[in-house]
Amino acid sequence: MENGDVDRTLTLMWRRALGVPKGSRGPKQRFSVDEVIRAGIAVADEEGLPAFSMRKVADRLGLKLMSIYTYVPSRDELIGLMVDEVMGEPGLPPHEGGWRERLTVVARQMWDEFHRHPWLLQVEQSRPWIGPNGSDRYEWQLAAIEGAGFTDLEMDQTITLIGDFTWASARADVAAQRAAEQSGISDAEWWAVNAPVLDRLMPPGAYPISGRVGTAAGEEYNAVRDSERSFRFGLDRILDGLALMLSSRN
Amino acid sequence: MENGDVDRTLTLMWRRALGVPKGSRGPKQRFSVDEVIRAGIAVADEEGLPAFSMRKVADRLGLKLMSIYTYVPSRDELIGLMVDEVMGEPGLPPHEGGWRERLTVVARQMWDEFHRHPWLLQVEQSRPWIGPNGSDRYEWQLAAIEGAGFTDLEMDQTITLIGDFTWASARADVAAQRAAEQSGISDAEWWAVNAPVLDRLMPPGAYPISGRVGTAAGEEYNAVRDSERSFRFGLDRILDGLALMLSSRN
DNA sequence: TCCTAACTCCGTATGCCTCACGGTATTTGG
DNA sequence: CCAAATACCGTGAGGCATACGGAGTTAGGA
Repeated sequence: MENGDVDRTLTLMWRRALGVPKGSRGPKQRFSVDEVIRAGIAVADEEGLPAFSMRKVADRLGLKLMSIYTYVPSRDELIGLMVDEVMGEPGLPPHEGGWRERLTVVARQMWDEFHRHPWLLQVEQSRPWIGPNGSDRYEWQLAAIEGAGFTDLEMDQTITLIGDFTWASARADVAAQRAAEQSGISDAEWWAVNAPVLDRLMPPGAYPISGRVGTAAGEEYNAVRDSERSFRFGLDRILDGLALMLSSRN
Repeated sequence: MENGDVDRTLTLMWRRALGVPKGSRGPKQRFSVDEVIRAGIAVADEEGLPAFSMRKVADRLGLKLMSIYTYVPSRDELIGLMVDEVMGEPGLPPHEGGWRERLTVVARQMWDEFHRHPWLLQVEQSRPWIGPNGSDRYEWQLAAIEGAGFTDLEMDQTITLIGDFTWASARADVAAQRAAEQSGISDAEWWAVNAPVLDRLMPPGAYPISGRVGTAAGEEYNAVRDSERSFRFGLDRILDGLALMLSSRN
């Protein structure tokens, strides 16, 4: 990753703020960078990130494979641009109510986004690109708890906490959904295949608590896992914990 | 994924509980499944999961590529076996102290494990394999909070919460480390390259809170991010929230 | 007016990857 | 002692990112 590459990709990220791309010599491009990014998002939405390939993006636009590289330096950079693009989709509604309510909105926005674009959970950025939509969102997230009594450091830690937790919950939920869809096997069918094998393999009586808890969860959820409910449970505990910290301070 | 495949892989998972593999006719295998799994773990430890390939596992053992497939049905199954294998490494120390202390141990065990084997964070299992070490650990994790006053359902939700949060925190930490190592660029150098470009691109004054909070965090951490500290902050909030739930019940 | 630099698009090639298939050598149960 | 079962491996199909160079196109400057 060279210095010039950083420059090139960041310039691409912030292209809206930069206006016209200055007159250049050769033929005009048939598409815009935005169209390439949107095509990429469409491919990733439909097939997930492992199946996301430059060829499929090209096919979708009617270009040949290598032409994509005149729009975007590499696969990783395109994915970075896609990430910042979808972060701009939901908009940033004005904050209302108390910090608790606001943090719930912050978390819910991420939760929804991960479900709208599940491939976001598969992105591995070694060093995150700093794009306009991501920056705007971080500012908005911090504004949600501005003045609530957190120190500056705690504000960052709190947003990190909410974000990390939401990430992990959504990941579990999406993984479960994906498993059911793409294998064409429901949770119940999966257990029907696995249970007899496990009955044979597991030492009897080795898992008393797991058995009891698993049964309780299964009955309550009507499924192996109810991620939506686990998400609310966790979020409520976290908000309680934050409230306790703030109240112990006065 | 056929029925027989499930059987075959689960039989591999629980091979220790199954004893001798019954006499068979052809030539003996030069290695054991355990050796293949350990070779796989070594490759993944050294190079990460994206660079993990069947060829490298074979090379490490002095086998040719296709021979690996006589030990293990596919790449995905091998990774599943590797995951269960590393879950057996740390052992399950007897529980001591109160539930709070115990949950801290549970979280810390996962945190350490993710740092010992960072590729665990890159594993994508559509449907998790149920292996002996994973099952033992889940039982042990539940035992940590048995009798603390949680309902059965809450016990599952609590372990899920701790696990999800730890996963996400470790992921952020490991990603940051990896970025620094593999690019050979420190956080400071990265900012030195990015800052001037961003200064040029970002609308001035657009990010007042981010700027203030970022500066505070940077000074306090002496880095862009101190994940270890964010982890402790989040864990403390979560434990506080759980305590509040339990105490409000009496 | 017209030349040429710069640019787009793309064909080809390299070097990875997983895994199906079939061949050959080896071992052991009958 | 033979035949079935198995290990190991060569080959090849089909996928991937991307480096490189060539052909055609456009606009700025002489």
